[in-house]
Amino acid sequence: MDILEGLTEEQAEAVCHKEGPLLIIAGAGTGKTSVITRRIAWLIAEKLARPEEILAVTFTEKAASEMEERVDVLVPYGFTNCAISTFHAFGDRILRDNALELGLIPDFRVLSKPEQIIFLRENLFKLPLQRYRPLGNPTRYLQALATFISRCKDEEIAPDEYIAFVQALPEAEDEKRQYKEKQRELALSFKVYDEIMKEAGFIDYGDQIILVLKLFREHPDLLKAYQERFRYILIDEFQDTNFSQFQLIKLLVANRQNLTVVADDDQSIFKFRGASISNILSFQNSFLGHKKVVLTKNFRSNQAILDSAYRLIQYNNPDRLEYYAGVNKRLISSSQNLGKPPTFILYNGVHLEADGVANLIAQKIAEGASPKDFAILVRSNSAADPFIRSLNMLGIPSYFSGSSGLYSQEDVKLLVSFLRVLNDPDDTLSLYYLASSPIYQMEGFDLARCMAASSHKNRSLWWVFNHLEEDVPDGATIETKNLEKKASIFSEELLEETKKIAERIVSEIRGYIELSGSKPGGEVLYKFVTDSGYISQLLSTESTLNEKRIENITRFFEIIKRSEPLLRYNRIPEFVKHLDLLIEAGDDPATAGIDPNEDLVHILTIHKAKGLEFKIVCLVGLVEKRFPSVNRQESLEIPSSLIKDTLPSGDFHLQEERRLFYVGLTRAKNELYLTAAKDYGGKALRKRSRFVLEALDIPKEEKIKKTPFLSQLAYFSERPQQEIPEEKEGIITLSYYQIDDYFTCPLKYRYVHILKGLIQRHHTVVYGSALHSAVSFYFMRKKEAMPVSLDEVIKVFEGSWLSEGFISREHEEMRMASGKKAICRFFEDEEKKGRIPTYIEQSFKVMVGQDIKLIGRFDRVDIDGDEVTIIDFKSSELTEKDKADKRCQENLQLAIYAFCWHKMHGKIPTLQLHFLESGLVGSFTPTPSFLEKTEERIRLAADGIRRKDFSAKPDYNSCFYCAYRPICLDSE
DNA sequence: ACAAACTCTGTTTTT
DNA sequence: CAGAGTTTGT
Repeated sequence: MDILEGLTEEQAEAVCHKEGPLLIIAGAGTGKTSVITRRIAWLIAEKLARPEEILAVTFTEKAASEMEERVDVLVPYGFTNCAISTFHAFGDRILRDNALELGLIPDFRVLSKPEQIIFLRENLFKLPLQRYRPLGNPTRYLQALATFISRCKDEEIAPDEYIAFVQALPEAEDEKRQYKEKQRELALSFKVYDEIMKEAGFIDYGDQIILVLKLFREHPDLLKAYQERFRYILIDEFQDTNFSQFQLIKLLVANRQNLTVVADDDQSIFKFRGASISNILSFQNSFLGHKKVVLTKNFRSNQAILDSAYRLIQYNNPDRLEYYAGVNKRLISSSQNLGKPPTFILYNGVHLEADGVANLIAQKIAEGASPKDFAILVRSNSAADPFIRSLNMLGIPSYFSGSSGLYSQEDVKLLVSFLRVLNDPDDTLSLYYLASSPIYQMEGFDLARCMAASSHKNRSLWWVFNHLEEDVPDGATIETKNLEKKASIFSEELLEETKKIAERIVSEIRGYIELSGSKPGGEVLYKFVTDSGYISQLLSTESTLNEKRIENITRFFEIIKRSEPLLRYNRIPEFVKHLDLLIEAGDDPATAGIDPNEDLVHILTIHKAKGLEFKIVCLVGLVEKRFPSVNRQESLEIPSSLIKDTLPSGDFHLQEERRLFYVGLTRAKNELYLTAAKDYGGKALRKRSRFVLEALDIPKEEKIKKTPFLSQLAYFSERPQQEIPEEKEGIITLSYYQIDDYFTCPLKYRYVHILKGLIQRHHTVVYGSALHSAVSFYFMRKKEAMPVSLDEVIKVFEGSWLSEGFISREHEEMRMASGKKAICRFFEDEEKKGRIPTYIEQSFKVMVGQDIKLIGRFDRVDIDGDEVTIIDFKSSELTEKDKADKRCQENLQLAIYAFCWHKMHGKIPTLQLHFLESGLVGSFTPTPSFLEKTEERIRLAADGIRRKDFSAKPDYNSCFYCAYRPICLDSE
């Protein structure tokens, strides 16, 4: 029988298993897909089941369609109608067929994760949140919340179950009480989320599984029908199933127990999305008397590679199936010779590593290999960059499969710019992009002059395009006169061509705006790309590159199409807003993929490489802290007592990293190179990964000593020292804010100065300054010994309130209310204390050396005999006392104030931060050396500003909170 | 030898 | 900002 042709004994045994549960333990490269597909074909051929009675589930659509293709060639008519699908697609099918039973509308919409986050954001104030919706940054936990909900669904924890868990928590004090409060908040919000999702006709990915479970549990008759229908069920990559998915399968196979699962516990690398290794364990217990087949003949790698991999993975004992189920999983290569053992190469720096790998590949290509034989595997997407560059330098074609980047493709950026311009023609950046694009091709020099004119005139580029020639009719200002003499805007006449293009842009944009009033965004955009000849131009020259560009454009149109049903009015402004939210929620779809036959070096993450194989594999960046990476906890964790899985023992993170390394090693067929570098640009030198030592059986060596020489060298080679311009004479005047901005990022300092007023005020600023004025009003009155009432203080607070930057009306109202509460508390406290401040809002000027003038204002100073206390008021939310002290110590502003006070009066003051929300006070008394350090920092900032050194200092955190992030080219 | 203080760094991905 | 890891100080 040709179904069994070429199979090993074990494989054939697995394929020809008849009734009852079957566990196939299939190591890497042992032909598991082949086994599963042939088993399907065999079941059909043997007439044990009709095709439609077989259900095969996988995780990804890609795996499902591959499996289907492979089954198709094995069955008589060249296609089957067995159900081969992903878990989610299977669940979705059942839900649509039985929507009414569950009280769902039949055409419910499945929200993707970014859409889910947008939904949460829109309904943020309907959720009973508190701690997880800090008013200073209400959306802070959205992402975490979405992950949390999805994880609950992976573990089949229902909202009511969660609530019951919370209620059973003991009433306690302090920390434990807070814990209970937090858990209550999460549990209730989870419930409300489910309710409003249902109301809106939405479900999420988790629902596609757990709602089916619910359906089956509540309607045994329905379950029975499905049990009857699917006589044989097969699961691929069983180690990747989560708890809920396995529950679903268990329900379906209950009677006949004709379940086949294919698993390799050593390749379980998706714990973070809920994959539960304990499912394999639980399989043994739920299906007693199951048959077990272990596939160990490896058709991919040479024995030397397999031995290394095996040596490595055994460090995960005893938490391995081989260990506790007593099977032998040692892989034996089908090829006879041992082959080339893996090679480890250590370089001095990242660039040397990347060049080294690229050279190696170049050399092998020169010897006859082709690019597609190679793969460079990385632990994280961000590690790929130097390798892409190095290959590029040598002219070796390569492809990096990061699963993202659609929005940063030139073509997509152009379309987005177009939409933005229609939404707001005064959006200068977008209009600039559009004008310089291949569609309008405005000449670069002229366009630069138009931009300059726009910034000189403080008008948008749109305005400039509209006023290149014509007179401004009314209001004959000086500006208008200048316009009449064109030469005063443009020192030299613009090209005729430029004027024509500007005219064309203006009239076309006007036309499209007109159109967009009555047509959905997608249609307008479609008209734009077709009418402008953009698409036809791409089509006219045939190249794979152009094809990819068109595919990217198509993908963008798909996003539009997908979004349309979620929009109320489906017009451009709404879509642009939705798009911004999507991007903010982390939506970053993949760009057009590649045809696997293309002759390119593949660069990809190990996660992505799972299931693939390459002749020559380079595993790069193998140093501690990168691989294994450092563990990061989920920000909202599900209490372990709610999790029904058995949790593994041992250092689970390390084990998972090791499995990942194992997957990486076993991708190689003939040759395997492991590389690392000592210097990755950070301050410290790196140790090579412990996994390298484990895999290659190298004993742990002595500590790598720090050789500062090496890192200095790298520093100079990468960042050539800037020429320092001559220092300017004269005195520089600085305020605390300037120094602070300069320290967070010199470029930010510059933006603040150039673009003042352009950025919308952040709501925390509105809040902070309103509170501030109320507080200083109160103290002013006190100082003047005038009576003051709570009402008056609150009036001041309301009076200085601005409605700017809030997420929603509810948000603003809640913030206002919390502010009033803070003021009441403040008022009561101060009335009780009755202290009269010595100074309020006292400004000062201090010279630092000969050339720096520091200016500022103390919020409040109390002088009591010899004791001086400088106080600053903060509106940030803070609940712990020690944190308050720490904040106070780290606060640059107060440090500068202390320095200034010392300069002026020769005394060192005590510093205090008063947190108005909680009433907490943090305090700190600086030491003389602390003040010296502060002086140094002031000088440093002043020097930089003087030198006009505004080089960006991109940083994970400061960029995240920076208001200029959307426009900053250097942002992280 | 141990604790406190300081320094460094920043993930993976599917439905 | 948080957590781990490293260095410094007692």
